[in-house]
Amino acid sequence: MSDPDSFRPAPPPPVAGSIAAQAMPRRMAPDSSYLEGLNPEQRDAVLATEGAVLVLAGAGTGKTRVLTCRLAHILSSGLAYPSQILSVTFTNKAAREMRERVGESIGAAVEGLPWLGTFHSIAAKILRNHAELVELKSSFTILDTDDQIRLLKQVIQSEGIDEKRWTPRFMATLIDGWKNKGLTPEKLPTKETFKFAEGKGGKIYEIYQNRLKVLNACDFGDLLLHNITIFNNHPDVLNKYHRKFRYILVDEYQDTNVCQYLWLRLLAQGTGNLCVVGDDDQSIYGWRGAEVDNILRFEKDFPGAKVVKLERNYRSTGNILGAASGLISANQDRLGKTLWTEDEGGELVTVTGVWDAPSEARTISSEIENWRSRGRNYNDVAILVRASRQMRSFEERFIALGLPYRVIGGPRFFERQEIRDAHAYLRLVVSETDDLAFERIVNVPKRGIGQTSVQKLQLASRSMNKSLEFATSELVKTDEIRGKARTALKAFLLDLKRWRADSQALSPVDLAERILDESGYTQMWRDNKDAKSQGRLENLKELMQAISEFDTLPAYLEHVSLVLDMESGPQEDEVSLMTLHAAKGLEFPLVFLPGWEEGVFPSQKSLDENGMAGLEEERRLAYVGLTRARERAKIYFAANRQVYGSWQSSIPSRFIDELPPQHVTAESDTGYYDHRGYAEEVSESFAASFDRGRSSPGWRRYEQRKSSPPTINATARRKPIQDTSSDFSVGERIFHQKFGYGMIKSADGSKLTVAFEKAGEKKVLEGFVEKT
DNA sequence: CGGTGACTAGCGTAT
DNA sequence: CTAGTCACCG
Repeated sequence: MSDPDSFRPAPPPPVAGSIAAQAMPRRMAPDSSYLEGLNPEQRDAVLATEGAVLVLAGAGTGKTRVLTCRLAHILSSGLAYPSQILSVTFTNKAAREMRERVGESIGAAVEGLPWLGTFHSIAAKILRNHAELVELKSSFTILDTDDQIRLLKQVIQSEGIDEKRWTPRFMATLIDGWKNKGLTPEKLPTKETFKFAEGKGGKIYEIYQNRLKVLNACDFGDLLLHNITIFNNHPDVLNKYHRKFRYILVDEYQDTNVCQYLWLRLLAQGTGNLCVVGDDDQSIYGWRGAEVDNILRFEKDFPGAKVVKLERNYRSTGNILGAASGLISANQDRLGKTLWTEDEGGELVTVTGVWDAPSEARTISSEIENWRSRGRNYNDVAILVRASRQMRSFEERFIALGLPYRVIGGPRFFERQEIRDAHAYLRLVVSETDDLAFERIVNVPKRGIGQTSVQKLQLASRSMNKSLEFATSELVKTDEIRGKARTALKAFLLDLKRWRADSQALSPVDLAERILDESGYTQMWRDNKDAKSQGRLENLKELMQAISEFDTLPAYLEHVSLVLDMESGPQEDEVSLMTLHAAKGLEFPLVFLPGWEEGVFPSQKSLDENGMAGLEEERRLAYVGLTRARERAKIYFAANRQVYGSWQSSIPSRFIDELPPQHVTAESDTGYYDHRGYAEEVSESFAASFDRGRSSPGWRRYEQRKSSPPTINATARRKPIQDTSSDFSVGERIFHQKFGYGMIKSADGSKLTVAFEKAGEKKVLEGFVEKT
C-alpha cells in the first residue's frame, strides 16, 4: 500500500562529485557499462541529471533506452536512492516495461522503485496518505466510468433535468474535461457551466463532488486534482515531497494534460530536477485533454532547460521512415525534427485498395500466412486500426482460418459486466458504505427486489444520512417493504454479514469463490443460455486467478481500480490486433494499416469537432502507425464500409495522397477485382458514388501508382462506359457467384440489370458476372 | 416484480 | 447493427 518510508525524512541529498557522494556505500558495482552503445545525443540525455531537461525523442530513437539508462545512471552513481526518484508514465504497460528494463541494466540490486508508476497510481498513493485533507478517508474507493455515470444519472434525475436531452454520459465527459484542466467546481468559469442543461452544469458538478465525498470515493480525475488541492493548501505536505523526490522523470510528456502539468510543476519546484521525454509528433490524446502545448512550451516554463533532440532512428527502414516523415510534414503545428537512419531503402510502403472490410480481412490474412510460410512468426505481425469496431472483421476471419491472434486493449477485462458485478460484491463486503456497489448487485442475480423497493431504500438512506445497507437493515424491521422483497433483503443482509465474518478466515480468492457461489451469481450465468455466458464464466475463473495473487482483498481492489490491464499471458505466437492508440511505444517487423478511408481515418468526428487541430492529430496517429513498422508497412483502404448497419461507399484517405511517392507503391489486390468468389450486389446509388469516389485525388494517385499490370477489372474500370457494354449484351445469359444464372435485361455502363432465375431482378457490376 | 417486444440513439480514441 | 429504454401484461 503506502510506501513505508514515504514520511521518513529523506536522507541528506548526496551531491554529485562531493566527498560524501564519493564515500557513499555503493550498492551497485560502480561500472558504467550501461553507457556503452549510446549515441552522443542519447548519452547527453542520460548524463544531464541536474536541472530541467527536455528530451525530444522521435519515433524509434531509443527513448525507452535513454529513460532506463538515466534511471540506472542516477542510481548507480549514488545520486539518489530508488525511493527518491519519481518516474511517471501514462500506461501500466510502460511502467512495467521500464521497471523490467532498469532491473536488467543494473541488476537486481535495486529493491524496486516505489515511485515508478502511472500518473494515476502515484497520485492515488499520495492521496491515500493525505486523504483527510480533502475530506476523504484513506480507504476511499476509486470509481470506474460506469459507477461515475450511474452516480451522475442520480444527480441529474434529482435535479429534475431531462436525462434524454442531457445525458449522464455527456456530463461525465464534461466533468472529466474540467478535471483535466485542473478546474474544481469553485474555479469553474460561468461559461463552462452553460455547456450543460442551460447553465446547471456547474451545480451538477458540485453536487456530484459532494456525493463522492459522502460515498468516500473519487473518480479518476479526482486523483490528481485532489493532489493539487492538497499541495496548494498545505505547503508543509508539498515540502515533504520536495525533500523526498530528488529526481523526476516523465515519459510521453506530449500527452500530459493541464492537471498533470500543474501537478508536475508543483513537485518539480523542489529540486528542479525534472526530465521530460516526449515527441510532439506522437501526441494523440488531445481528446483526453492532452496539451501538446506543454511540450512546445517547456523551455519557457522551465527557463534554462536543456534540450536534447534524438533524431537517429534505429527501428525502421529508410522507406518506412521516409513515408512517415513525409506524411507528418503536412502538419503545421510541430517543433520539427529530422529523423534519419543508416538503414536506407528497404521495401516500399504499399497501398492496396480492397472491396470491403471482409475482403480487407481476407487479403491481410493471406499476407500473414505468406509471411508465416516464409519462416517468420505471427508475433512479428500487428494490425493497427483506428477504431476498435474495425477489429470485428479480422477476428471473424482469423477464427475461420484458425489463425492465432490476440487483441490488445479492446473491451477491457475489468470493464466487463460480470467482472464489475463480482467486484461490486467484493467491494460491498469490504466496505458496507459502498452504496454504488450495493445498488449494482442488490438484485443481481434476481432476488425479486425491484425498482420500487430500491427507491424506498434510497429515500430512507438519504433521510437518515446513512448508507444504503444500514437503511436497508432498518427498513426491513418495518412494514415499509413487504412480501418477497422483504424476505429477499433480509436474506441478502444475512449473506453480507456472513461473508464479512468469512473474510477474516478465508483467503481473498476463497472468499470470492464462496461469495459468487452462495449469492447464486455463478449459477445465474450457468443457467443463462446466451452464447456469451460461457465466456463470462471463463472470465470469472480468470478473475479468481487474478485475485489469488493477492493477500488481502483491499490490496486487490486497489490494484484493480488502477491497473486496468491484465498482464498478457504466456507468450504464444500470435498476431496482434489493436487500435493505433494502443500501439504507441510498440514495434513490429510487419505492420498492417487497414481502413485508410476518409471518414474512418481521418475520423469524421474528429474533423467535425476539432477541425484542423483534429486533422493534425489524426495525422499524428497515422505517423504513429507507420513508425511502428520495422521492415514492412502495408496500408489498405476499402471501397465500401458498413456504417450503422447500412453500406456506404468510401474514398481513400487524404493521408494516402500525402505519402511521398518515392517511398510508396500501389499494390493490386487479387481478392478484389477478379476474385469470383466474392461478388457483391451493387446498388445504383453505390455505383454512382463509386464513380465519384474514383475521381478523387486518392483514387487517381492510387491508379497512377499501380505499376503492376492492371487486373481484369481494373482495366474494365478505366475503359470508357461505351466500351464496357461491348463485353455483355442485352439478352445474354450470365452467371453470378451469389445470385446464380440470369439474363441481362439492360446495361448502363458497367452496371447491369439482370433477371436472375432464382434471385429475381438485381443490379450488379459487370465485373462480378461471367459469360456462360 | 419481471419478462417481452417495440423503438431509438449511438461507434472515437482510454487512465 | 446493437445495446439500452419504455410500455405493457401476466
